[in-house]
Amino acid sequence: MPTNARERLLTTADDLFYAEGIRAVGVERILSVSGVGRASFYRHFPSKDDLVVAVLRRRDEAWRAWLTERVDALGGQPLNVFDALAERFARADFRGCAFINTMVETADPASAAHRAAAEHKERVTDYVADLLDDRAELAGSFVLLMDGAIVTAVRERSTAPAHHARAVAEALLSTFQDAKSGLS
Amino acid sequence: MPTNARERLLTTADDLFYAEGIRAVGVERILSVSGVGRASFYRHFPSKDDLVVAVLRRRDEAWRAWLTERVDALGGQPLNVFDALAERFARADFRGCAFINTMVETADPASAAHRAAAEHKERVTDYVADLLDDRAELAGSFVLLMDGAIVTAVRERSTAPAHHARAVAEALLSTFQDAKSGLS
DNA sequence: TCCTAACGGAACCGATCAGTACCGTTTGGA
DNA sequence: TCCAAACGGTACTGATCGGTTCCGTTAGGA
Repeated sequence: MPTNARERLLTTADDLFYAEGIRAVGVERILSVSGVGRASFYRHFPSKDDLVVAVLRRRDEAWRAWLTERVDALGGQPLNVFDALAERFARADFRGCAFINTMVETADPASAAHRAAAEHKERVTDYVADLLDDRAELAGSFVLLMDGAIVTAVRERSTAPAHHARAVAEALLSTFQDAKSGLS
Repeated sequence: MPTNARERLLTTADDLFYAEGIRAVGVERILSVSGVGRASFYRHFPSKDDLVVAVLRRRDEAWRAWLTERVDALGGQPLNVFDALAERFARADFRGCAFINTMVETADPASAAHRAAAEHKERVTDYVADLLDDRAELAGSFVLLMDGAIVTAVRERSTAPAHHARAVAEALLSTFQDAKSGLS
């Protein structure tokens, strides 16, 4: 646990929000778990909403750094994003994608939290597009498959959806390959 | 609006839950919108949780009936499920899949609401498997693509993810076709 | 006609929500 | 050594949460 209050609030809130949902976790809970005083909380964040956005931005950075590292370690190929997902699904505390969850929980698309979550997905899409030599359409399909695998993993509680999605992505790649080498 | 209180509660709660989320909608809100008295509410449902489950069961029936009807009307082919989804995405009040949303919002997988939502997905998968001549693995991939398209449509607010997912499903089908007619 | 079941309205319960104000203590740098 | 910034604890606000209770009204069938 970090020594300064702000960092403790962010890590505690991140854990609790991910595990139980944003609405389900009250400020009281965050304070007692983090050990931060009520006044200190509002000294660092004007409101709970501001904390939510700060947590999302932090998690966005951490998550993409993690994905980049894992894909690199697993072979650096586009398909490795699904292997990285499988690792994520295997964690005992896996509860889907915090950003999807935020968009679902925060119904209003204009809210800061919803927008922050949507921006994360755009950045992930950019990264996947990079892996795919800027084939943007293919990157969109990959992210759609990733999100589909995540949502499926939440209800099936297994790593299978990641492998499933990877197989579909392979079929998709081979189709593109065929179209390129085929009738030209 | 139906005349009996129970039906009014179900339709009102369904609308509000879908539009704003289950936690975000209090019992007070449901009562004032539906015009049902507080006592009448608790005469029909022991608790808000019971109402939630009743709404989900009702929506499950309605949704699958709608999907069956639309797929039939659109050609009766497996790929038509994505065309049906596109119709759904085009609705102004589209806010994703109520069952995915419920599982996200209701973190506890053991809760009645979470299980009711998971059961819906199983029933949809059964239906898609029917369309695919009981190729269960393929049906799983289709539902994964459907869920991926839904989640993507929530943040992109367009029908494109449905067409995108359909294209991926086509590639998947043609791969299976190739494998069948190819090396045997 | 009368009885009963379904109903709507309102007062009330304890718990919790986000947020404010004021307090005394700790800590690190000048 | 002293000062100021950062801090944790507590009491409090008004609003809302899900849920209980009672009471008067309405409607439909015997």
